[in-house]
Amino acid sequence: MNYWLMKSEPGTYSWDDLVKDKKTIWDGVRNFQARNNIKAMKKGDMAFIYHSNEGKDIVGIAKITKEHFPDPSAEDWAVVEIAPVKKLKKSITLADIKANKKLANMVLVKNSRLSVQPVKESEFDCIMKMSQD
DNA sequence: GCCAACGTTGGC
DNA sequence: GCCAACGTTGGC
Repeated sequence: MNYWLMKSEPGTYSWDDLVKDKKTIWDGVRNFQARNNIKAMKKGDMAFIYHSNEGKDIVGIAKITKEHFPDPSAEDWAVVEIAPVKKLKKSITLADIKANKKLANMVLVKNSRLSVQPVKESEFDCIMKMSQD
């Protein structure tokens, strides 16, 4: 089981949109590193949904329901299908993450521009714990 | 709205 | 193959 973090601007596609849609094709990735991560995703993996620009917080967890296949609108790129699992009781902001020493090495902190990034199990667990407050 | 950081492009 | 120029992302 692997963990990921996927970014979206809520004005473009938010957590609420995902809940409303029940599932979605995660498209629009146009970065090689992000594409590699998309391709590494396995069915059943978990992914945080992070709102960039507005909110700057992790709002919920989705799971990968279909492994990568070519983007219908751009063959050279890859997409996965995801479905919402649950909303975090308390969303975790970028400031919360930066304030936690255990999360100092998260890709979100180190390489904030990568739109699809891996999350370590320890980081995932830590954020889950933080969201319980 | 600004700008730093990063990725990509293209000239040499 | 290097690197300057450019475009984009995203935090502030």
